[in-house]
Amino acid sequence: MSHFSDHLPPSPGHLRARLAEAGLRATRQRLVILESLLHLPGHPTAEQVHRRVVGQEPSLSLGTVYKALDSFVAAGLTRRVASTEGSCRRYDADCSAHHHLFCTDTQEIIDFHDPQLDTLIQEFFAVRGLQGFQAQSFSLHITGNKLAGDEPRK
Amino acid sequence: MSHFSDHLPPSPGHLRARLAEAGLRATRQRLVILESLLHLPGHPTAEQVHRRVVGQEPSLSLGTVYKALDSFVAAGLTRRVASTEGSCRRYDADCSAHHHLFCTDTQEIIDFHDPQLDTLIQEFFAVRGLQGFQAQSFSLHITGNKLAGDEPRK
DNA sequence: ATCATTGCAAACATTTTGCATATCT
DNA sequence: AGATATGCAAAATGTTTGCAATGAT
Repeated sequence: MSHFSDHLPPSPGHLRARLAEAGLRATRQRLVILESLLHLPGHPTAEQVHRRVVGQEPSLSLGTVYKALDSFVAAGLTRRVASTEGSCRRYDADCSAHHHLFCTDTQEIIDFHDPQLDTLIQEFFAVRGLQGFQAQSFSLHITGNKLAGDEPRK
Repeated sequence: MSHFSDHLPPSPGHLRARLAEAGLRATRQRLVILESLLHLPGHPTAEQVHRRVVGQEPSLSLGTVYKALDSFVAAGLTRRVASTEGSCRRYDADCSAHHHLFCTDTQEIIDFHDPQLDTLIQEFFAVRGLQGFQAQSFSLHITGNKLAGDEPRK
């Protein structure tokens, strides 16, 4: 068993339900956008989502992708990923607690799940506390590089 | 004693030395830019650096700020800060190991130093290891909000 | 003297906006 | 029907580029 995240299996018509739960209207466009977000590897930009999505909905505009992603983030369906590039936004459909590996060679950002690490950090701050700050969530950014031959599974 | 970083005291002519150590030419512009970066609170954007810098060097162009900051980052004098905004880059003159507090209310990114936490994380990975990844540095991103009245010192 | 850096302006890239039209509930 | 989302095109924002002139070593 790996700590690295596997891609979610193809979601069927459950997409509608996920949108409804989040209080969002299930438009044709949002369904396709959400589906793409779940299937795209890594942490796609709006552009990348758009490129995938026009295959199914050729008239779907980039502007709509931006608006849809914004509404997903506002509704908590999707997260924005912190990156050091800063010249484009990246999105992550995985809203569960997880950490990130930044590869300095390939610029990849790899998701990394580790409940044991989560617990360690939470316990540390439960004891220590942060003066003047109420912590909600933690995400560890690990910078380094992938080792040849022994790849972390995507 | 606080774990939150204080601003560095005004650097004298040591700026030249810092540039020289980094292998960078000490131009008038770079001296002013580096000085501004050290004095500006938080994690300024190129724009913000430029606004401060034109006070002392009115002809200093925004393009030059970008180029200077890039060269600082390449030389290890400065870091880019990971942020979730993604529509502009933020820089940090503090290259020592530290963590970040993200305030969801004010959007501030507050530096947070804690050697004990550094050790905890390092020990955790020394034992656990990351398959296929060679970690170089760790930075914990803590999302939450500042508590009224009891501010973390800037 | 040599080579890197600057300033400027134009190009590029990314994100946002406004509004008429279409679509969801 | 009523409210919200879409598509399009224009504008706003942020970053990069090319090149002649300047300045550092």
